[in-house]
Amino acid sequence: MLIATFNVNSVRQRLEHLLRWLKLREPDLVCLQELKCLDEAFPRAEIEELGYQVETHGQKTFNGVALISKHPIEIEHRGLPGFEDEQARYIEGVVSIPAGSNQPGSALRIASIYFPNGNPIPGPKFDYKRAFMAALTDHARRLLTFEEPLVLAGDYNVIPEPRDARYPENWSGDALFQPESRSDFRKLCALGFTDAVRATSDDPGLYSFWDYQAGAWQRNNGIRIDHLLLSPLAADRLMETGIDKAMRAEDKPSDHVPVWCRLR
DNA sequence: ATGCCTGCGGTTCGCAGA
Repeated sequence: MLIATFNVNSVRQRLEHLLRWLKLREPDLVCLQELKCLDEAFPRAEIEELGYQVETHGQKTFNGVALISKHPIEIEHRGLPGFEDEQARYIEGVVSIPAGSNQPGSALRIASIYFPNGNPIPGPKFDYKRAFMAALTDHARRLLTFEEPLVLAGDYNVIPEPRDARYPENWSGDALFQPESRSDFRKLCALGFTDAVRATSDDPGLYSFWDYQAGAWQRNNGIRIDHLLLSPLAADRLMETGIDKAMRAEDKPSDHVPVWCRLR
């Protein structure tokens, strides 16, 4: 069961990259962010042709999230419950995993989340970032009571630790690396979530985003801000993780690359 | 010190991103 998160930075601009990657990686479940289009403009047919069910929560110009699944998925929320928001940043569903040769059928809950950037600081955008994270944490606390495999995946717009940036000092004044942002992320994790990538590697240099500007990719000036948080029952099944950084070297890439985990 | 780049809307520049 391969589960990935990928901020595409416009699904229409990135459709060919996405289709190529889906064929290569063959993920079971993909969380997309920054669709930058309405639901009716989403390139649904091309993805369905590869055998995926497509569920979107789009918005004109900005934001937008989607879940695409090889297995039947039922959407439970479009928009973060308990958080009035005009911006499309949250979609949650339950995936039915068919019975395998040596295990029974099961269910997995998944959310694709695009957290606010929060710059500049201080200001209303940073307040909004923190309010979103607080509401997400409240919702996650409720979800954990269901005691089911749960994956909260997406672009968190948080650099958890200095080792998650090539040049952490460059981010000292940025909303992505503020003590409050990092503390909010730790509090979410402390509910009982496992950061899948960090559960499988202590390596520095694990990045998921490189800015388009100033040759950030060429200089490996990256940060790790796309995360897969696993509930205890999901973490119990964690086998391996990966970051498909080769996608950043393609022509006209997203500034993010896919991050994935494999659950047994 | 600032902008560098990219996408979008809607016109050729402003906003947002991170």
